[in-house]
Amino acid sequence: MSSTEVKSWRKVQEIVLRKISARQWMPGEFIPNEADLALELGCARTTVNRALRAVAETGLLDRRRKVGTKVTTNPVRKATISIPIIRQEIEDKNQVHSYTLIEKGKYFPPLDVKAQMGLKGNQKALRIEAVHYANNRPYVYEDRWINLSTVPKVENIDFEIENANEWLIQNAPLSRGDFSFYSINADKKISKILGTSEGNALLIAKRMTWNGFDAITSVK
Amino acid sequence: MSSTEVKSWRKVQEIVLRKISARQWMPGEFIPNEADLALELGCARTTVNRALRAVAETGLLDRRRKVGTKVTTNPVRKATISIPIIRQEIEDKNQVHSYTLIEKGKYFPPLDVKAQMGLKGNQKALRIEAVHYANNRPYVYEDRWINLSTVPKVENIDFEIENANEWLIQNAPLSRGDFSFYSINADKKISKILGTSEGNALLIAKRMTWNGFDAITSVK
DNA sequence: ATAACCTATATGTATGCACATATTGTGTTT
DNA sequence: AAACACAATATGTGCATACATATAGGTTAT
Repeated sequence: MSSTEVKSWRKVQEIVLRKISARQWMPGEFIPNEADLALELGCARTTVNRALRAVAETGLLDRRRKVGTKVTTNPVRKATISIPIIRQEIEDKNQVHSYTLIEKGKYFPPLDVKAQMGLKGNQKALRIEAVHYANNRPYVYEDRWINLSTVPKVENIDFEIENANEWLIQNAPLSRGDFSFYSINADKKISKILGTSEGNALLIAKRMTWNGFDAITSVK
Repeated sequence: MSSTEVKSWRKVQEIVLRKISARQWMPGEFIPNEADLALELGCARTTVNRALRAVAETGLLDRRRKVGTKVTTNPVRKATISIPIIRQEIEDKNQVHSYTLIEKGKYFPPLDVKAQMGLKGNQKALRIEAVHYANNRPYVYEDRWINLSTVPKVENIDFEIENANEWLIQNAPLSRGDFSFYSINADKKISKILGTSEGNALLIAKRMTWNGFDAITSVK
């Protein structure tokens, strides 16, 4: 039918997205298989595969071998958020970053943290408390737990000088076992978006997973 | 060198990740090009390409044509979060969901929302205010703005019956122009994680982008 | 009936090849 | 010296083909 020309997989992806949003393919419904689609669009199955995989990654399609590909009924909206290095975040605003270590030691973490890390009852974790300053004003309070078994080298680092946030990102980007809480002051923009008055404390819980995060930002 | 056997791109990805985390490839450093890597690992360039693309997606590698592939200096940690349908979320807890519309009408949205949607000064947007109940207890207060130009059909929907959150997810999964605020009561688990007392109001700002979201969750 | 086995099918992956595209660097022209 | 043209290079993409793998559904043996 559609005698098309340019067949980059992005084009195919676009077509697929259009069909979904136009409800030509209804939620819950199976879409034609790769081979048929390839035939219909006049391209290789590989190309269709690439496109469908990409769409499936966004959560709009559900693919299973032998079964087929169907439009997700309850598209779970996925978002990728990025968590910057704090120093960088501050310096990006042309402010001076400084850092003070408050506390560093091995303790039994609270239950939720322990569960997150998969620690047993008798295992301690490294706790780091510190404050980041922007232009000498407190900007972020950092309350961090680090799993010693996955990042053993961390014990010997002098966190008076180096900052844990940064060190971990640079030295253990793939490890699991870093769990931290941040409390910062809401800046003008955020407090406006959140509808609260400026200067209120902001609390961020950061939960590390394999090579990613979940993040919850909260205002008290 | 490495005379390996199974060469699924996942295997290659694993090798790459190991080299990065072992700092065999330092941050900022260029890694060998695809062709060389393929030779070294004894697989096709296509396979290496697949693996490198996957790693680059996580933000650990930076790739540019003709230039090459290098290890990111400041790995921006990315996280994908998913925003469930509220009704589903409630029913997953075996509670009864109900929904009440408080207000629906066309208004000029506040500046930040307007900016988000790319609306001009004289354009109105559809505003919906509603409350979701779990077992007849208020669970979520929803304050939503919908861009009429991108989701025109939305004007005719009877939101007394249908719930906006759900309708949008099912009917306009790809459109941009949905911006909403939620305020809910923190449940036991969340309030514990956040270190606040249970029952405090939770405010969630949800910002829609092209086919995804950013989400900020906040406790007042 | 129940369990064990088999087969057909749709997606997943690997490979070699060719060409597209972006970008750096070099060389040539003015 | 500045502007412009071109070649070299690393990644991006498309395709045909072959085989791998998961799994629904049917078949056979107990």
